[in-house]
Amino acid sequence: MTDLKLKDLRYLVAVADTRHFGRAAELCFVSQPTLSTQLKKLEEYLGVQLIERQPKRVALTAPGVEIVARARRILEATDEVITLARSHRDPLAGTLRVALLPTIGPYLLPRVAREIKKALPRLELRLYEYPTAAMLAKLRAGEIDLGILALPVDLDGLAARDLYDEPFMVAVASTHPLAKRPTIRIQDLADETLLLLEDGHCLRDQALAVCGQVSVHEKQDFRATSLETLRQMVATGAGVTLLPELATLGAYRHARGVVVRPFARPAPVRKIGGVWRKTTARLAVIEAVCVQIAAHAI
Amino acid sequence: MTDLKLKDLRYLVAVADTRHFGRAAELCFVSQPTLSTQLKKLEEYLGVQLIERQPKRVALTAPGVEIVARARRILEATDEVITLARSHRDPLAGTLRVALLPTIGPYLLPRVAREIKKALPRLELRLYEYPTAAMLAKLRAGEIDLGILALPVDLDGLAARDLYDEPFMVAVASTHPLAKRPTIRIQDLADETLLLLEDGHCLRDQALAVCGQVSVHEKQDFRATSLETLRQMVATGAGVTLLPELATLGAYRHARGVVVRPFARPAPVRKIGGVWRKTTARLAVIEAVCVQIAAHAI
DNA sequence: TTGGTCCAATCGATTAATGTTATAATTCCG
DNA sequence: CGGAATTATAACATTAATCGATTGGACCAA
Repeated sequence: MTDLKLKDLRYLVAVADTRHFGRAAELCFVSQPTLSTQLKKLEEYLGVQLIERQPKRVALTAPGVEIVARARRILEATDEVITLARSHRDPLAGTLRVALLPTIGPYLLPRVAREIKKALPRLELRLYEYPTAAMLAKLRAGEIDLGILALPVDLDGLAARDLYDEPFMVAVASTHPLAKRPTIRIQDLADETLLLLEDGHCLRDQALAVCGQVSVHEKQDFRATSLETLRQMVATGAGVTLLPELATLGAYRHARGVVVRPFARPAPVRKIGGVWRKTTARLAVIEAVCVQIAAHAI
Repeated sequence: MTDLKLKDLRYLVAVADTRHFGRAAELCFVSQPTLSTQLKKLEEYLGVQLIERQPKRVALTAPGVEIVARARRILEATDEVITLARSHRDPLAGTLRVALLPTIGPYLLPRVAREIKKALPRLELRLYEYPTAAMLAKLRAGEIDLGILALPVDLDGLAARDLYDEPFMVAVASTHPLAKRPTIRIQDLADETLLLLEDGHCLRDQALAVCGQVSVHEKQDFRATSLETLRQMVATGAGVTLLPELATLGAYRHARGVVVRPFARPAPVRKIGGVWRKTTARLAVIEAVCVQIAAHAI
């Protein structure tokens, strides 16, 4: 063998995945002898043993592990070349994998899905929901192409743009004294019991930050898993909470027993933005989707 | 053609570099027809025209430009697989490309070169000197493997470790009143004329930061290009300056007409560290070199 | 120990691809 | 219009990947 071949890297990765030459060969649509000889040539070319061949137990050597990791990255990059080429034939077609925060997805999508479909008819969206940390990990791993979340976050190999500012609203039980007020100031929340989402939801931290100056008490032994359970809890009179504005509009405007009030100006907001890999092959579609979201979210 | 081949990407990159099929073929050690037909197959496979073939003017198309950029990254990654494999045969052998700040290199190297040679006899160091910004760019571009500079810097795809803390020293003319003092406090520098390096040297910013609290005057219309010109200027009585400690030790201890004094404790320091690509194939050697530097710098 | 099973390595033949040289086609320039 | 320069095409040669069949080695159960 005179030099590296992508196909050989594929063979190697398949063996790493299956730990079995026969099944790896199947994955690659070649015969087992082909895969065996090619991998042997690869090892010979690199001058290192990559695979420990104990009968009944195929394992990677230490160099093998590192080289497989790089091989995966190389193969991903070549896939990206292909999608990039395809996207140049029709930049706004194909599949785009978009993840949204759980506190954004159900409320934003009804407002923008139709508009995106209209503006980008040949685009197929594949939608996911993850909290911030998982979303950034999946972005970096190349499992999704675009993340919609609250900025700022620790970019690192990622690029971002602002989409819209989302004001926070106060949700209180309709029997609560604050329900009579047309607008609410942050200091009105002093000594109220605050209901919050469980750890990992960035809305939790944002709400705590907004109320940071005044002495609110977080409801002990309660952490909601979604905005909807949070809303139910407010209705029972267990406390008050902050909701992002989009979660209080449209179909979510009227909830039995809950009253939603805006903050007095300047209302606290969170910055919602889009994040993608700097090296993405889909920059044109990503931009187009961001434009639609920014235009129709609020 | 059934799928992407690394060789084809090499052909494409060669054409991008030379803008000439014949010379590109030469670079790749193949005949011109081979390169032509393979590139045509590549375009067919990708479904996009990559190269505009006007007889006297070979140019890349827009998709071509983007795909060439990715192809370069892929080829670099494959080179790294090869060096990684090689480095597994003897992790501490081969060539390591190391860059140092101009305010570090000439002073650090005499202290550690011999030790590194002793600890890592099969390693060949290739040394460079760049200011911070250029060094980070060359690191990211894969042109060097390790950078020695002042932390913190904006890592992004890079990893770092501290090596040593380098105290700043005050250099004054031997006729200067401060020359009589055994140690100098920062506030002693009030109303002194400060000589500094030109823009782009991080030592310039560090010195300004150290003197930030007191009212020093930077010498107008003068920006030194190296520590040695700076030292000469101090000797002429034009002003005072800050030197990193290593630039005042060993062969640099005695300079005619200049007196070097330490700061009173706590002395201001700069943190010197090593920086490398997270994905480097040479982590073992890099660590070993860093250990030597950390052990023998101060 | 022995026969059976599983699995990777090896062998010889075949096919696919990459490569070469020679030559044609195109454009630019004087 | 002729010549130089440059890429494309054609016909053929060479190289390398792949396949099916088979071998050899380890493990296991009787």
